[in-house]
Amino acid sequence: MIYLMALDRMGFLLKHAYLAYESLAAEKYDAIGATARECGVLAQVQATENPSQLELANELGVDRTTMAQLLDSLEQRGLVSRTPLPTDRRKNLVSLTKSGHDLLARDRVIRAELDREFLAPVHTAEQATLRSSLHAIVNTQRTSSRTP
Amino acid sequence: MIYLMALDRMGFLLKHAYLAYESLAAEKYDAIGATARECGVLAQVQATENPSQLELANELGVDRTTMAQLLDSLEQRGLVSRTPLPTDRRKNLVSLTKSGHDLLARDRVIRAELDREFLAPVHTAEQATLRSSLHAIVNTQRTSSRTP
DNA sequence: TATTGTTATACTCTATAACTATA
DNA sequence: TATAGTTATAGAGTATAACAATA
Repeated sequence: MIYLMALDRMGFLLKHAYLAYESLAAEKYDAIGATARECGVLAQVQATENPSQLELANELGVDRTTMAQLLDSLEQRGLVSRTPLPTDRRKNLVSLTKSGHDLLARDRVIRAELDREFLAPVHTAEQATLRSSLHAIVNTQRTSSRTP
Repeated sequence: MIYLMALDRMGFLLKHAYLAYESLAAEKYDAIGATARECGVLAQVQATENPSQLELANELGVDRTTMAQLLDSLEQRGLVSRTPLPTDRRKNLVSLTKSGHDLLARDRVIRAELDREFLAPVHTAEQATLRSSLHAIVNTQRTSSRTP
C-alpha cells in the first residue's frame, strides 16, 4: 500500500509555495529598501486613488491596526502622505509621494524578474492557469467572508 | 492608464490562498481534535516508516525544535510514540500508534471534503494543473535550497 | 568533536482592547 | 452613539542559542 506523503497535501503546497515566494522576494527587494508587501500597499494606493486607511485595509485584507503600522513606516520613509479628508476629518486619505511613484516603477522591474524566476518550474502555458486559479480561490473566499 | 492592483500580485494571491485554506481547514478539522498540520506530520510518519525526528523535520521543512514541540503534543495525545534507536541512541524513531492510524483515516475523509470545497471555484480540469504547478514550484525551491 | 533532541528565549506577524478625535 | 485612527498588549508560529546525552 502506498501512503500519501504530507508533501502532496494542498495545505503544505500552498504554505511552502508562499514561503518560497517570500524568500525569493526578500532577496530581490533588498535592492530597493522596501518589501514586496510594502510595494503592494503602494500599488493599491495608486490603483484606488486616495483611499482612506480603512478602505485600504479592507481591500488588502488586513486589520486597520496593521495598516496603520505599515503606513507609519511608509510615511516616515517619504513614500506616502496622509491627509485628513476635509469633509470627514476622521479619515486619512493616503496618497503616493514622488518617491512612492518612483519606487513603484522599480518594483515593476523587480517583480517581473521575480515572477519569471519563481514560475520557471511551471510550463509557460500553465503559468496563467496557476494565476487565474489562485485568483478565483482568493476572490471567492474574500467575497464570501465579508462582514455585511 | 490602468494600474495593477496589489490584489493581482503573486505574493498576495499565494498568501491569501494559503490563509483561506487554513481558515477552512481549521473549521473542518475541529471535529477530530487535531490540526491539518498535525495530520500532515502523522501522514509523513506513515509514509516514511520510522523516521527519526530530524529526518521528519527535514522532510517537512521545519526546524528540529519545532518538530520536537509538534511531537510533544502528538505523543501526549497518544498519536505517536518515540523510541530510541538501539544502534544510535541519540535518535528517536517516531511511529504511529493505533490512535494515530485511526486519526489518519478520519483525516482522509475530512481532507477530501476540504479540498473539494476549497477548489470549487477552480474548473475541474484546472484543479490538477494547480496542484502540479504548486508541486513543481515547491520541489524546485526545496531541492535548490538544501544545505549540502 | 559532531550530532540528536530538549528547553528557554526572542523575534515576526497579526489581531484584540482601550483610547482619542471626529461625526 | 458610531466610526477612523492610534497605541499598547497579547497570541501564534517560528527560529536561535545553550544544554545534555550519545556517538
